[in-house]
Amino acid sequence: MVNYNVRSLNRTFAALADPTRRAILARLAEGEATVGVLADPFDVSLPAISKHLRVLEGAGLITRRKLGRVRRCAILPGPIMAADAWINHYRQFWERQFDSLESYLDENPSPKGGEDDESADDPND
Amino acid sequence: MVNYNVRSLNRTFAALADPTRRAILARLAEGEATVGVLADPFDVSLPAISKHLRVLEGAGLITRRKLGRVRRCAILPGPIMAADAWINHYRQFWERQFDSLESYLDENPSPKGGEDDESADDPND
DNA sequence: ATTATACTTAACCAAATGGTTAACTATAAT
DNA sequence: ATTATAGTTAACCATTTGGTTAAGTATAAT
Repeated sequence: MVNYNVRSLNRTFAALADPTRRAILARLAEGEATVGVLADPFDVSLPAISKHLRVLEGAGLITRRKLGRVRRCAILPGPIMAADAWINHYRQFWERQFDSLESYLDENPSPKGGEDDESADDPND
Repeated sequence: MVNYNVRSLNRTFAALADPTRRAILARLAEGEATVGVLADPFDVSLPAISKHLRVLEGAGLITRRKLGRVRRCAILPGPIMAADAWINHYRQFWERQFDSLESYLDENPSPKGGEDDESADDPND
């Protein structure tokens, strides 16, 4: 599990847990934008957006700079890359798991049909 | 941004935002474990761990099955892989950014030293 | 100088979160 | 049958979160 900055990951994942904030990041991936532009698609007040931006900024996911009376926001790479690195550990874990299942199945070919475990990975919600 | 299940991502990122829960996942990546074993490293009450496990289970990150008087917990792939897929979008975005910066720098070799922008990516915290 | 624009800050609220202790349930051991 | 083990559920608490409206600040336009 190497080194990971715990508090930074806390803030990053917490910031990503809100769909409005994820949508703001998605918008910013298409280019810098002012607060007003970012707020426009959402049906919440400007102060609410301002708070979301503060959370994103607190996690280091974005920066805000004042230009005249406008605030221009831009997405930043650091925290998302750190979150990616953390998750990547588990993706590799699961890839190894799937690989060993596969090689097991290769070496132990199914004798008949109808094994047992019918827990069909319920994709609820 | 394709299709992503919003509510599932909400729950997954929220679950991953807590360091105790991330540590529990890390432990479970080393193999299944009972609630007691999972709780042992932490300095919080058993009910607190029970709640964390409920959150992880609610996000689909783990399962609990009762075996005798013991509950055996196991990590599950789905939600982490979904979170990885979401984040991967941004990793690719940043890779493209870095690539275009690199090719820009290749095509516009630095005329002298000392450009201007000295915003050395403050790695606070 | 006045007014409009683009926000932020303050004060408040309800709901969710992470923790606690105490009480309960189900299984295993004696 | 009694007691210990493994955990959950219930009730409570303080803090945080995501939202609101109202008021404030700084810049731009008239």
